[in-house]
Amino acid sequence: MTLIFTIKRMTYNFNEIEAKWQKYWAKNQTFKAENNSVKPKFYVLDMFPYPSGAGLHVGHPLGYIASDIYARYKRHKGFNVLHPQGYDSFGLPAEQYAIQTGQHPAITTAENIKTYRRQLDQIGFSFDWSREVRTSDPSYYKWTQWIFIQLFNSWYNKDADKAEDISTLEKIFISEGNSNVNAVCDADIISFSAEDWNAFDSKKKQQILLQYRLTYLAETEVNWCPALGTVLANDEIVNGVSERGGHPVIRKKMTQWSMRISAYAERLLQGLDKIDWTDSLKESQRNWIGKSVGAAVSFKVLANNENESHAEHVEASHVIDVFTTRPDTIFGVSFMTLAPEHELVSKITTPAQKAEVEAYVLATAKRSERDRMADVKTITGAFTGAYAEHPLTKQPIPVWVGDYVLAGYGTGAVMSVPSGDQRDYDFAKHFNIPIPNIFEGVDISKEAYASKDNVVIANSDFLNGLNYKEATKKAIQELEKLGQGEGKTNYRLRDAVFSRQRYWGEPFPVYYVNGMPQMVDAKHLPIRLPEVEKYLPTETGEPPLGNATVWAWDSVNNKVVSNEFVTLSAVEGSHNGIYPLELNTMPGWAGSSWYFNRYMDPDNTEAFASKEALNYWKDVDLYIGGSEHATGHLLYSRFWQKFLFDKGLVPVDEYAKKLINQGMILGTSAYVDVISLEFIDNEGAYFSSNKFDTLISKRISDFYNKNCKKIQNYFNDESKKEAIIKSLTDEEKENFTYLIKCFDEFAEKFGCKEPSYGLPYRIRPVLLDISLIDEAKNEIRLEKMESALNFTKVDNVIKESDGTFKVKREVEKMSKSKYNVVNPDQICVDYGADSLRLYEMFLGPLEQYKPWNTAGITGVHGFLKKLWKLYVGENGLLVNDTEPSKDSLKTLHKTIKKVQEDIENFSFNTSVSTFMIAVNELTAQKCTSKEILEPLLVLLSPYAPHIAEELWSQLGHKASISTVPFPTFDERHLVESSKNYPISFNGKMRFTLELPMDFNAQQIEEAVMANEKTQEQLQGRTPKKVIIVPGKIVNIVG
RNA sequence: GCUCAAGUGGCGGAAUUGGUAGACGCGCCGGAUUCAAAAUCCGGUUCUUCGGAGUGCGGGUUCGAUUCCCGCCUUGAGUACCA
Repeated sequence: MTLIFTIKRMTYNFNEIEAKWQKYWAKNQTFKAENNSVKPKFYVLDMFPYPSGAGLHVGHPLGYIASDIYARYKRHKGFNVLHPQGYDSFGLPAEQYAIQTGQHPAITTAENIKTYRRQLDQIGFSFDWSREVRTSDPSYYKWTQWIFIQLFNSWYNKDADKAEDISTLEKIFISEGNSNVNAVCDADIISFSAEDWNAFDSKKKQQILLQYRLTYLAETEVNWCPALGTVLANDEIVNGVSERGGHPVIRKKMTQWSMRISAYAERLLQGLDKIDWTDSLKESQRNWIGKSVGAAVSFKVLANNENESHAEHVEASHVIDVFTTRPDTIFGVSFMTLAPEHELVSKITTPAQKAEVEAYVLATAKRSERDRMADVKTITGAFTGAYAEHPLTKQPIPVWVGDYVLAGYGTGAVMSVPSGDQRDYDFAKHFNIPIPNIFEGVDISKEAYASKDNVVIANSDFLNGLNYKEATKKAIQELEKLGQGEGKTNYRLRDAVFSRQRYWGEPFPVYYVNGMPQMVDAKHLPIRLPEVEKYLPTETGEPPLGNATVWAWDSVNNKVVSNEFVTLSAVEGSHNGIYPLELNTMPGWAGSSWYFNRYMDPDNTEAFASKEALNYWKDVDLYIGGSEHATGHLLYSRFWQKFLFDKGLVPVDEYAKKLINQGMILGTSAYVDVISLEFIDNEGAYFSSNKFDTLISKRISDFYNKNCKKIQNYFNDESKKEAIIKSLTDEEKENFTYLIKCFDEFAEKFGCKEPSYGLPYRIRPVLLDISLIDEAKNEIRLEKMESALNFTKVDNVIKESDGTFKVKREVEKMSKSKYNVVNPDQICVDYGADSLRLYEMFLGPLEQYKPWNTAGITGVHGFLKKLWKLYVGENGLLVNDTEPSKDSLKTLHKTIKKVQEDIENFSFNTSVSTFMIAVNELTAQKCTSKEILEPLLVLLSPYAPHIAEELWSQLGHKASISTVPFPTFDERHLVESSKNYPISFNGKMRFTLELPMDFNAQQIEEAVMANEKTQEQLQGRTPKKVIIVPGKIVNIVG
C-alpha cells in the first residue's frame, strides 16, 4: 500500500490530483464570496450559458477560463471576489425537443444542466456555486415578472429624463390634461384637457395610460416566423431568416407586448462613453441606436386641380411630414418621394395618375423584402400627379412614389435633394426631374455631393454663402418661424417586441378584464407556468399556454384557477372575479436582462436583491462573453438597468464597467462536392434532386467552377452547343463530357428535361461525418458513403489523379450539424483540466477567432510534466532551502513581472509561454530552491490551479494556495552588468557584441570600431555616421 | 456601399514609447535510448543562387519601420436604399 502510494506521488497523475482538489474546493467552499468583507470587492462575470442538450464543446469554456484566471488572480491580490455562474435556461431548443418527444422542458433542462455542471466542474473553475441562478426557476422568474410589473407601472418623463411612476402621470392628467406632458409615448396619442380626462370612462383611461407605459400592448407590425410559430425580435433575424433554424420571416400585424426601449435611446448612447467596452462593440450599439440629427419639415399638399398646371389651392388636410439630416439643402428640393405603403399615396394621387400609381404600389407589394434588399440598383417609381408646396419658396413640388423610400424608417417620406443625395440623384436622372445645384463650385454633372465638408450653399436665398453648420441652423430657424419645421433627432432603435407564442418562457403576470390588461399583485408572484398536454399552438391558433386547462386568474382569492370558470361565468354574465390570463410568454432576453444583480443576493425572497448586497457589489468589474450579443442582450440589459436605476432599485445605471468579447474557437469540418440538380419553376418554387446527387472529384468541381458560364450557356442556348464544345481542350472536353453525362442522367431520373429558370445544375459542398473520413489519409472511406448519404453513383466517383479521393477542409463555427465539435471531456481524461486550461489560453489572443487543433495540446501537457519534475523526483520532493542562484532569481522575477502585466492586459497566451520559458530555464539551472519554486506556484495557480494546489500542499502547506498573496516583483534581480549589443550596418543587424552596461556612447563607439568584424563589414570604407543608443543598439551608416 | 477588426514561417502565434523579426508551442527532419514501439531526452527547422532578401501590395518619413504617414489589395465581423 505504502509503496503504491509513494509511486503515485512521484509521477504527475493529473486525473487523481484534479479529482482530489475539485472535491476539496467543493467541500471547503473555497470560493464562496461573502457579502461583507474588509477586502475591496471585485465582480467577475461570465455570460451565463443556455444549457443545450449537446453539452459543452471546447469553444464554450474559453471565456470561462479567462475570467477564472482573472478571478483567481484578484483573490491572490487581496480582493473579495464574486465569480458566480448560472443558466439561461428558458429557450427554444428545450421546447422543440418537448414537441418532438412529449418530455417536459423542465425535465430535459434539468438533465442538461446536470451535464453542464459535471463538465464545468471537471475544468476546475472557481465559481461560487452557492449563488447559482436559473432563469426558468420560479424563485428567479418571480422577480422577472416583478420587474415587468414595475415597467408596466412606469412612464418616461422627458423633462426629468427618467422613468417615473404612472401615478404621477395620472395626477397630471386629472389636474391639467396631457398638453404639457413631455413623455415618450405612442405616436398616435390624442390630446385632452383635465375635463376630458375626468369624463373618460375607466377603459378609455386605461387605454390612454397604456400608450405611455414603458411596457405596453399595441398592434404592431412584427416579424412572424410561421415555421417556428412565433414572433421574433429584429436581432433574432439574420439575413431575412430566423437565427434559429433559418426559417423565412414575414411581416404581420399583431397585438403584442412591447418594451419602450426607445425612451432610453439617448441615454443608452451617452452611457457608452463611461464604460470600458471594446470600440467595435460600442460601435455596433451606436449603429443599432442609429442617432441622426436634423429637422422635421412639413410640406402642405396642394389641392388637386386637373385643369391648372400650377395648382394654387392648399388643401389643409394633407401634410407630408419628412425627416431630413440636411435642412441646409432645403432649397435643393426638386421633388418629394413617398414610400409605396405611405397612407397619403391613395389620398393624393390624381385621377390621371391613379392607374399607374396603383399598378406600381401593387408591384412593389408583391416583391418580397429580400428581393427589394437584393435589388437596390433598379430604379422604379411613379408620379402621383400631386404637388406639395415648398415651405420657403412656396413653389409647387411634384410628389412621387418610390420604393427606395422605406415605410419603416422616419416618416416614410423624404424631401428629395438630388444634388445632395445619391439616391435622389439617381431617381431624378432616371425620371428626368430637374437637379438644381445648390453647392458653390461643385460639379454635380456626374454624381451628387453628399459630403457635409467644404459646403458653400448657393442658389438658396438667405442661405447663400453659408457652410453646412450655419445653413442648417438658419434653415431650422426660418422653418420654426413658419411653424413648418423644427430641429429633430431621430433614432433607428425600435421598441422591442416582448411577447413570444411559446411555452418555455416566463408567463406574464397579466390577466384581462374587458380586454384590458391587469397586473397580478406583486405579492402573489410568481405566476407559475401551467402544465399543458402538448407544446404546440392550439387548434384555434392560440399560443401553447392555450392548451392549459388551468390558466385563469381568480382575482378574489388571488390564485390561478381552471379556465373553465371564465367560459362559464361569461355565459352567465357574471365574472365572479375570474379572468383569463395572458397566453404569451416572455422572450429569451427577459431573464438575462437583470441576472447579474440576482447573483449579489440569490436567495432573497423579499426583493430581487437586498439594498445592502446591491450597494456592496454595485456593478460588474469584468464581464466576459461573446460579441454575438452586441445588439441583443447587451442592449436590453443596459436598458433594464437604467430603468431599475431610475426607480432607485439599483445603485448604478451601467452594470458592467469593463467588457471583453472572447473570440470563437472554430472547428474544422470536412466537405465533398456533389453534383446536384435544382431549379426554380414558374411559381418561384424551388426543387432539388437530393438523392440523385453524385460525389465528384476536386478536379471536376474545379473545372465546373471555372467554366460555370460556359456550361450554363450550353444548357440554355441550343445554338451555342457546338461552338462551346469546340473551344475546349482535350482534357477539358473529358471533364465536360463527364459532367454532361451526369446532368443528363439526373434530368432523366428526375423527369425534368427543361428547368424553367436559371442554372439547373450546380456543384454544392456536402458536410461529412467524421466517421466517413480516414483522418490519417484525409480520404473518404468510399465504402461507407453510399449508405450514409444516399448517393446513387458512388461507384462512379472520379478519383484524383493519384487514385485517392481527398476531402476538402473548412474552418468554421463548431456545430453539431457540421460534425466538427470537439468535446472537452475526453481531453480532460487524456491530458487533464490544467492542460486544457493552459492550451485554450495558449492558442492565441482571447479576443481572436482561432481554429482548434487537439494535437497541439501535447506542448502544454509536456510543460506541466516538466514542471512536476522540477519539484518531484524519483526519490521524492526535490525542493529544499538552498540559496537561489542569481540566474534563478532573475528567471523568477522576470516571470513575475511578465505574468502580472499579461493578466492585467488579458494577454493570457503570452503568460503561458512565459511559464514555459521559466520552467525551461529553471530546469537548466537545476534549481531546487524553495525561495524560487514556491512563488512560481502562486504565479501559475490561476492558470493551472490543480497542479499548483497539489505541489503547494506537498511543500507542506495546509491551506489552499488560492488566497496566498501574489509574489512581488523586485527590479534589483533584473539588473544586468553587460549588454549584448546588436551591431547594425545601414539598419541591418550583422553581429552582436557584448559590452559593459556602463559604457557611454563614446566608449561603445571605440569598442565597436576597434572590432575586426566591424572592419570586415566596412571593407575599408569610412562610416558616414555612427548612431549609438546606449543600452539599445549601434547602427553604422556608410 | 458604410463601420469595425485583421493580414508575419508548413500551422497557432510572439515582438506596439520605432531599436537583434519569427519568442513559445505544434508539425516536420536528424540523433540518443529501445529487440521494437510508445514515452523521454538532445540537435535542426523563414527563404536563399550564401551576396543577400524578407512581416499583404505600392510609395513616404527616419540612422533605423511588423510598429508612424499616404494610396491600394485581401479576409473576417457587423450593418444597410436610415433620408
